[in-house]
Amino acid sequence: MPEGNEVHRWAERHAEAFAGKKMHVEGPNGRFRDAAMLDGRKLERVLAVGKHLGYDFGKDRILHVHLGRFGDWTEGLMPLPEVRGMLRLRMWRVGAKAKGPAGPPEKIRRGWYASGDAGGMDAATVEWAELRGPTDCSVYSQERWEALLERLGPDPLNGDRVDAAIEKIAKAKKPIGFLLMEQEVMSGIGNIYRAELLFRARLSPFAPGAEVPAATLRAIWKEARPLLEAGMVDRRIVTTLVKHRPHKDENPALKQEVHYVYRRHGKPCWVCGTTVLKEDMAGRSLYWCPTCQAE
DNA sequence: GCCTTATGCTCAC
DNA sequence: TGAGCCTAAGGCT
Repeated sequence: MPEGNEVHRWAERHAEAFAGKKMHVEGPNGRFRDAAMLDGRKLERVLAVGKHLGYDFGKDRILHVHLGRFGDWTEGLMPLPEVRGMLRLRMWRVGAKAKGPAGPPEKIRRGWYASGDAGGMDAATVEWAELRGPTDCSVYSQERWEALLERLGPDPLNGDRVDAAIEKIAKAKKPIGFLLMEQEVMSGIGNIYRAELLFRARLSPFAPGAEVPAATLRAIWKEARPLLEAGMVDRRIVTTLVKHRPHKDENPALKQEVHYVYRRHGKPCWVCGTTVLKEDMAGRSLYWCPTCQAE
């Protein structure tokens, strides 16, 4: 489900919980056959770039995880819960002991934490993590991991420079709404951030890359990092300014006001009142305001 | 229960 | 460009 912000958040949490520790690694449904290569080894560090995670278990043993649209982690304290559904991988600290009875597995929500509601668990105390639904979960060699880095464009969350992305966009005839989703151009941006960054820049998604001024791209880049980080905090992506939320005083948590255009087709733009539109672009739903983002 | 939908990506044609 | 893959939740009936 995630865009880059979620991926980086998992990397930070799992580094805090597991880096420097010996880990048990298991593929309980037989769908991660390389688990034995990692089991009992020390997890050196957790890497994140774009939407990719790398759990470095020592040279040439980097567990590559790509969550895709459906993948997600769950975390908790020992004991391990029963295996539920098509669990792909689980790992836990070697030597971690159960401190109480097993919690009811039915209460463990995917993508969340087994103990404490609403993500209240301190990452440093986490003892196990479960992975389900990933697009990829396989062991990479160092060389393969580096080839991945080579392929990916700059990542706003890694403090990269935007220049390489600007160069590629300047040469492209394809629309900017397409290019922002290309991981080779910029890594970590997904469908929500594509829509919201373009809206905030008042830029038409249909503008060919070559026609977008470099200054506009730099402005988008500058906004991307804080916006991605804001979505990292509480597992909700919030991209609207408070002054643009008409019902903020009645109900500040109103879910529908967290985005300007994403999934708001058929509804009035918060800024100008024009009906937000939706259209397929490169197989994904694109949302935009035809007035604020006129061509 | 069934259908749709979802923050992604790869491969074959 | 379209099919395929991965999983679960929510809105229907």
